[in-house]
Amino acid sequence: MALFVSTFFNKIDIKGRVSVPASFRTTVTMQMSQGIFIYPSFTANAIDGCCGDFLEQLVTSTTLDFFSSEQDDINTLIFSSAHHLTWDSEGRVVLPKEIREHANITEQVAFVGKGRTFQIWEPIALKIHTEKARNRALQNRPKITLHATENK
Amino acid sequence: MALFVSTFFNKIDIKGRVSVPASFRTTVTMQMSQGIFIYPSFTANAIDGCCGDFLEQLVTSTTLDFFSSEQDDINTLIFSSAHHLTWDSEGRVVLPKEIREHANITEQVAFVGKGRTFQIWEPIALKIHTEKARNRALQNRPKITLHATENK
DNA sequence: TTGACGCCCATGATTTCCCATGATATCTAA
DNA sequence: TTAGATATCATGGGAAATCATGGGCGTCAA
Repeated sequence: MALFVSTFFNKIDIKGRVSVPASFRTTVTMQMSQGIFIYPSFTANAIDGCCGDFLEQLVTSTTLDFFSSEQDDINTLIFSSAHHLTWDSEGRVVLPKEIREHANITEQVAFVGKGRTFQIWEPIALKIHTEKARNRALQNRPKITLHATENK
Repeated sequence: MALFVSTFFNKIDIKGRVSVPASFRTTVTMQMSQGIFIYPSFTANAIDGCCGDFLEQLVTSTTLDFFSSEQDDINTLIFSSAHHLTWDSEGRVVLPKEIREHANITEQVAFVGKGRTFQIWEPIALKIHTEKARNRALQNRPKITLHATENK
């Protein structure tokens, strides 16, 4: 298993620590990655998370493209606001303050598997987001059905 | 590959010393690099910083012809104005005067992770720069979305 | 002799490490 | 199959280490 799947709800303690779901830790370890990288999502009040190799794709694809401002803007925004988190012997990480504020996270978080990456949400915000996604999906039902067929 | 991530604000003391963020020192050490190299950014009033191996890649890079004017420009602009800094036992470096002046740095600096490299900014200038970069990125949102999809 | 620099020690705040606990899940043996 | 044993997990809290910062002292060169 090298994919992030399922959704887990964990509690943040007074020190700001939260357990990374055991299955996510397994996924990360299998990728030979040391800890996780997280950064604010561009498109939602949520946190995007991934392994080191995922971020390395960004830099290796633009190694000497040093002067191109467009890609540079994106990389700068991601890397400057990213955090590298490693867990303690109990599998917990500390979510930095800026990160928590971006996602309005206070005492509970949802870890949401998204395949190669995952997200961290404030539980109620996730619920609302999921409802909206469901409604959009229902409205676009014909397209989705077609799309799913294509992938089989 | 070790990456420079996050943004750290540190203070410059009376002697001109400033702590290199511990996580940056770890990144440098993992690259087996001795200290850091810094040089004025071409594109902004900021300082670019990197490890030794990154500079070596610039000179040995096959993407630029050794005799080309571009290569010569890089040599002139980067190497002539670069400084090699090593930290003391507490992890501090002294920023040379020319460097500080280029970035209008006085008493506080921001270390900004950019992946394989990092930058050093005067905090207010960084804030302004980040705002602009964010607006540019939002205008290019379709491209960003595409990019994210490609990597997933 | 004065200032720049390297080296050393001190300190408060933060972060990490380590041990403990209860709940749940998994294994094992009759 | 079931009951007891064992392992794993999420969570709590105190001790120890780390970090950023301040400052002293000797060396060296202008």
